[in-house]
Amino acid sequence: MPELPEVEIVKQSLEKSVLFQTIQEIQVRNRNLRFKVDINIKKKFNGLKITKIFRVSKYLLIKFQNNSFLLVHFGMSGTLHQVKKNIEKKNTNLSFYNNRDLPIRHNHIIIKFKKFSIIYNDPRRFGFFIPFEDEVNLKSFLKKLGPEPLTKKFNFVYLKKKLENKTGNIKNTLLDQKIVSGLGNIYVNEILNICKIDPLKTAKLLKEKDLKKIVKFTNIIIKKAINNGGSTIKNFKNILGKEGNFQDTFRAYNNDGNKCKNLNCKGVIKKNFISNRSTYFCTYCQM
DNA sequence: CCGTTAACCTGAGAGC
DNA sequence: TGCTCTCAGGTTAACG
Repeated sequence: MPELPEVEIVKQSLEKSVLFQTIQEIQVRNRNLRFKVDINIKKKFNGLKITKIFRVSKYLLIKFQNNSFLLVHFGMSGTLHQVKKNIEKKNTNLSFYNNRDLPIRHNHIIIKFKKFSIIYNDPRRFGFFIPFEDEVNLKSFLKKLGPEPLTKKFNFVYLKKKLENKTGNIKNTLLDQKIVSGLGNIYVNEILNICKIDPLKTAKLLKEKDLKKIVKFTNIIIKKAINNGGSTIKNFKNILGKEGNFQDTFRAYNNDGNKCKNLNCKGVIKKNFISNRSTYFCTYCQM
């Protein structure tokens, strides 16, 4: 599911409800996520107050009063839901698709607070929870990530240096979290379309003006996506069930057959596959 | 070192 | 109605 903007929206909504709250209990109903959930997760965080909620690229991080951390990744279909106390066993009416009842069997982790609970639901189980004893261990886990959009480190000079030997195509390169962290398939498609760059173009062959455009429009699109509550394709929602709106302004993703939205471009958006990921591009201005 | 591919999962929708 | 097939906001081990 979520790329940087969606995780940011979850972070913002979670912060409003659980910052400075104390965890009463964590229930793990199914440990078999992308990585097996640490069986001690309950002991580690019981009775601890949350002192900070933040995000690093696509990771959500919860910090506790003893300076330990809980890292959450949502994979493709993970969501958090705030529910009233003691209704964890009922369907939460926030489903994977549409608004049918969400199958209770995908409620894998339940974090209980005094007045409500937060449920982690993930039908495909590509997400994961990892506890960290301290900041050193957490930073070690995150150190492989490249800079995020909207930070000073993500700039033209950095990108030029990073791409100068990249023989792969620009689309896969931008999806590589070691180069830039936080982008996923939707936003890379959107960025390359507005920059008028062929997704299959070899990364190191891009002109300087193209790299400058990538930096500029990556920041613009990510900022706009956050301001629009993220993108809801199938099941993304914040913890209160609110969907995003950015999908309404997609220019490439899911737009095959539609006219290219670039100014004065007469082209049409086509769909193909690059490394098994759907890729949307204009056959006129992106070639 | 590099880039590509397959694998991990479930569910919705299309086609027959 | 029901079966089979494809595809989905991600990551990464294994391979050439």
